[in-house]
Amino acid sequence: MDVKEKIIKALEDTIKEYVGEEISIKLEKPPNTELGDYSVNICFKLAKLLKKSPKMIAEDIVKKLKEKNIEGIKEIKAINGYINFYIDSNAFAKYLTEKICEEKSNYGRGYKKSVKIILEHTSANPNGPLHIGHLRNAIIGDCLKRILEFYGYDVETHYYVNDMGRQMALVVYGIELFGLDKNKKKDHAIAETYIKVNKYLEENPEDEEKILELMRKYEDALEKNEDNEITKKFEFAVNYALDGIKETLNNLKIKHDTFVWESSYVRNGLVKEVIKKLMETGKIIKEETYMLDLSDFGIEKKMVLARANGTSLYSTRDIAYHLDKLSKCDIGIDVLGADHKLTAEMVKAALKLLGSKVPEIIFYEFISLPEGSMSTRRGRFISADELLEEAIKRAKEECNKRGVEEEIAYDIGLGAVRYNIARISPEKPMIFKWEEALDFEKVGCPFIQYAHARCCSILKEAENKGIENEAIFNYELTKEEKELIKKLDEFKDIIRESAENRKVHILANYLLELAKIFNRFYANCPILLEKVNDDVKKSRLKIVKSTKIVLEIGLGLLGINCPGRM
RNA sequence: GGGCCCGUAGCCUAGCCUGGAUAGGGCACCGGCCUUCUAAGCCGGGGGUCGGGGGUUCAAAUCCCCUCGGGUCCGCCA
Repeated sequence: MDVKEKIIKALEDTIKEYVGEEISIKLEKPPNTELGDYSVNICFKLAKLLKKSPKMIAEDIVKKLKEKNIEGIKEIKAINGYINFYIDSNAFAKYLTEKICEEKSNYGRGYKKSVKIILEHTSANPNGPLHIGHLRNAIIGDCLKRILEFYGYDVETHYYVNDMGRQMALVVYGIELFGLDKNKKKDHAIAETYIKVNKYLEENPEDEEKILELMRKYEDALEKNEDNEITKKFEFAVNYALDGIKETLNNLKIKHDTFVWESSYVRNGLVKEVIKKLMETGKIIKEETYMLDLSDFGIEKKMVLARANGTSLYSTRDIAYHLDKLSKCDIGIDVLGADHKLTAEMVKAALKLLGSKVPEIIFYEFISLPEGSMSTRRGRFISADELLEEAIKRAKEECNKRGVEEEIAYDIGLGAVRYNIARISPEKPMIFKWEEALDFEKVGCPFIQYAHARCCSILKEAENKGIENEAIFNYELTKEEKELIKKLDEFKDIIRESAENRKVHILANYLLELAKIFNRFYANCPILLEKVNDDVKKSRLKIVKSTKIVLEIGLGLLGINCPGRM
């Protein structure tokens, strides 16, 4: 049982004696160290019940608590109606740093949950390269995968490949008309052709018919589970784009376990089966086409299940995909742009009608450009490749300026890109600005990596001097040391909060705070200087070692490497 | 028109779910700190109607209602 649990237990017991009622307690942290390590505001709530001032109640409770002698607690004070607890920092520092250094990369890891999660993310259409909007999806998804795994879930990631949409037919038609620029990175070549064919179609609307025919032929073949000239053309185009996308993902250190093609659900007949089963629910209305009435779920709009010409629609295929996916896992999570909110609700409702589980969905708002929203079709976007390349270039310049080897530029550049997206809470709309995306001189990831590099250099220097780290802590800790210790202790709570709420930015922000506190410690608590007492040296080295471990795990969970030197 | 999301200093952002002690950071700006483990750093300073108005509460950035501004979605696109 850790200190916090002991405090809560003692408080709950005391309050039960005091008011004769069971009241559950939540510990909070006071705004500054003078006010202690933990506090509780329960007296404000008891004031009305007991018809006494919070201040008096706090004093009474503190008196009773002191008699209990809570282990690990050095002092308890009643201040302005709050009850403040002061822990025995020395004992705690010893306990915590030893634990971290022993558990190493497993510090903070959750117990094995035996729960299978399928996490779908990125899933960008194969009609061009990933742009910075897709990047938000991909980074949130990938960080989440890492965090959930660390927390103890069994996670499989999916990339759902939309190979059957109109946009793919356009690409196939475009390739026939214009071919592909073989000198370009594959996904960029596809985009170029896609943009061209869109423009061509605007000028030649009569060709629209050919697009519809392509789609129909593709679906026909799939329904018969045939391979023919048409399916080969689609597969070629999709794979061509996907090759490029995978290369980008690889550069971003993002790996999907499975790529699921939506056409596979037409091939295996599940789409047909879904429609059939939905028919049986009696919620289908036949107008020009089949529509699903979802008013029972509070959705006024009816869901269209197929085109009038009989071809299937994205959302219907999506139901089939989810049905299959959710049958293979305990929890399904999708990362989707906020523009999918309504359709996602519809898919969920349809799944409920079919008696299936529903996915959890993480929505993120768009990243737009200062001049407006992005559009692959109009060629108005900034590609992930471009951004990463620019970031690495910038990182190289910084390295040169500082006389550090250029090899780490990739870690710094990618870190900046990933971190700048991971740190923002997903429901916040973002406007992309180059100067912000590439601003890694001070704030953001390099700041954290720098703190880590400082840890490394101290530890290396200590090794050279033959000084061991050891949790002695037989001296009065400075406030920087106390704060750093407390922050390191928070890590496991942060992991839990991040994982359970599926919120990557919580971890990202924590790491920045940790780095900030470490830098303060670094500036105020000398370690290897002659004048520093040996026990202090060893103890502080233990703190440095612990910090390094936590920073490394944390950044690792965001898919970011920590250079040993910067 | 209706649904959902966002609005916190010149700019970016945390906190909002689960209401409490002077609203945390950062950029930019001003002033200090390298004969001490890496100055991609540290310390100090100015800068805030938490979009606006009501309400609930001992207590509201946080909960409720209204309102303004921006984004996004609203049957055969994905």
